Amino acid sequence: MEQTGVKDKCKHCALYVDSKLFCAQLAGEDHCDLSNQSRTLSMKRGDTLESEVLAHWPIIAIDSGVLSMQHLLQDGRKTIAALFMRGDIIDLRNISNRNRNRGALIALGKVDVCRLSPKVFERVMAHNPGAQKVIWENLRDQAFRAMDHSGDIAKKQALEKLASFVFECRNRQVGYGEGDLVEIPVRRVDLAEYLGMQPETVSRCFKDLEKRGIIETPSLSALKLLNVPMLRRIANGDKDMLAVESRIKILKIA
Amino acid sequence: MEQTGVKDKCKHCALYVDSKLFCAQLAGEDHCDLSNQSRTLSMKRGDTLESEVLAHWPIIAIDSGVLSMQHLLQDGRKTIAALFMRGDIIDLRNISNRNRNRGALIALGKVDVCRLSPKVFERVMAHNPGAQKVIWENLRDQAFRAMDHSGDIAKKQALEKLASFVFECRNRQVGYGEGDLVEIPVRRVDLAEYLGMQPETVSRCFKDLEKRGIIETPSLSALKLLNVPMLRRIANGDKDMLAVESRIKILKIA
DNA sequence: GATATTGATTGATCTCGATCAACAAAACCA
DNA sequence: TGGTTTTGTTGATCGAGATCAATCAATATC
Repeated sequence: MEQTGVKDKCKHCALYVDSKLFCAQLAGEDHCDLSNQSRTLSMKRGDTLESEVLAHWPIIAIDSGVLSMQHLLQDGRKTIAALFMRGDIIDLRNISNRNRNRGALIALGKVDVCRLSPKVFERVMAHNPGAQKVIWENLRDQAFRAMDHSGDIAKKQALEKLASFVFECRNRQVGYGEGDLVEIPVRRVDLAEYLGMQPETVSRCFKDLEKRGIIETPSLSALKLLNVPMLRRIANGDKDMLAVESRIKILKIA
Repeated sequence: MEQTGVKDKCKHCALYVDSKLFCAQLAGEDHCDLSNQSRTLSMKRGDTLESEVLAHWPIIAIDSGVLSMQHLLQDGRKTIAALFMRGDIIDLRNISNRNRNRGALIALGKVDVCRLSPKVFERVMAHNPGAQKVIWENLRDQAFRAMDHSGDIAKKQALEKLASFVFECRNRQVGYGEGDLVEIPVRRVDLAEYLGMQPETVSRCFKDLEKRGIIETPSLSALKLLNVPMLRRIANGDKDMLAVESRIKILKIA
C-alpha cells in the first residue's frame, strides 16, 4: 500500500526529488510526518476533485500531469481558468463558496497529486523558512501567471495567443533550456478552452504558423520551434508579423 | 513630514486601521519598526512605479485608490491584467524580467501606497503567524481573482463580462453589504482595457442593461442595481437572458 | 470664466473568429 | 485486430464586437 513508509510513497515524487520544490525543504522528521498524514491520489482525464473531498483535504500538491481549474457557464460554455503542473500547490482552505462559482479542479490527463495534511502543512509553514519561501514563491508565480494570462487573452488575436501559449509551455517545462522542442501537455480542446477560442481556430493557427515556417508539428503533443524570434514578435503583438499573411494572400491574387 | 513618527504616517492608513489588514496584525514594536523603515507615496492618474524604484522597494501595499498592472503590446494595444486596491500587497521580490514583459504598475487615479521595507517585512513574516496568515490569504485572493478574471474574459460575451465586473466591484468594496449601490472605481477606458473590450462596447452594454431596467447609472462612478438576480444570471452566462434583447428587436419589427 | 483637452457616447461599416457541418485521424477497448 | 468513440482538421457562412468617424459632456488650464 502507499502508506507503508515515507520512502515508498515519496521516493519518486517530484516534490521530494526536485530540490527546488516543497517537500525537498523538509527535515527528515517533518517530511516523515507530512508523508504519513498525507494521501496520494492518481487521477485520469476527466476526474474531478469533488468539493466534499476538498473540504477535508483542501491542500493539493501536483506531482505530475496537468490539472485544470474549470469554470462552467449556465449554458454549457466551459473555460479553463488556470493550469496547474508539477510542483504547484493549491491551497483551498477557507475558500467558501461565498465567492460564487469557484472553479472545479479537473484532470486533463493522468495526474498524480498528493493531498497534504493541512495540520502538518500549517506547522511546517510556521517554523520552516525554506519551505515558506518555496511555497510563497509558488503562489506568487501562480498569481502572476494568471495575470499574464488575463493580459494575453484580453486583447490578443488568436495567433498571438497561441504564440504566447507556446512560450508559456516552454517556460514551464522541466528542462526549460533554450532548446527548440516544446511539449504541449494538453489536448487541442483544452488548449482552446484555456485560450478562450474554438478548437477549430487553434487548429487553423497552428497550421498558419507551420505554413510560415515558424514551427513544425511532429505530433499533437510536441512542437519544434524553427524561428523563435519571429514567434516572440508575434506573441508580443507585433502587427507587422500578422500582416505577413495578408501579403501572401495579395500575392496569390496577383 | 511623514517620518516624524509612527502615528502621523499610519494613523489613517487602511492597512493599520482595518483590523483585517496587514499592519493591524503587528505588535507595537514591529509596527514602529516597519513604519520607520517604509516610505509612503502618493500617486496620481498615470503615475508609474518605475522598475528602478521597485528594485529597492519591491513590496507595495495599497492604502487607497486603484493601481493597475498593465501589459503593453508592441503595436500600442494595452491591457489591464489586474487591479489592486485597498489592502492588497504586491510582492515583486526576485521578479526578474526573465519572465518577459512583466506588466507595469500604473495608477488609475489618486492612489496612496506604502513601500514596505523588505527587511522588516521578511522578519515579520518569519515570526508573526497572524501577519503571515493575512498576507497569505491576500496573495491567494489575488491569485484566485486573477484566475476568475481569466475565466470571465475568455469565453463570456461583452454583456456578461460587464455584469461579472459589477459583481467583482461589489465584492471588493469596503461596506460590501447586500446594498444595491455599487461604486465603479475606474474610468470607462480602464474598464474596457481590463475586460478586453472597447470603450464603445462598454458604453453600449451599460446602456443595454439600463434599457432592460437592470441597473441605473446616476453617475459614471456609481451604479444602482435594480434587478440583482437577473444581473447574476447574465453574469453566469444564461443565454436566455441575452436573448431578451433579440426578442425586443423582434417585437419592434412586428 | 473662456478655451482647450480629455473622456464618453452614438451611429455606420467591416473583420476576425465563432458556428455549423462534414470528414479524417487518433485513441480506446474488447 | 477491427470496430467504436473521441478528437482533430478543413471548408462555408454568419454575427458580435472592433474599428472608424463624429458629436457631446466633463474636466483641466490659463
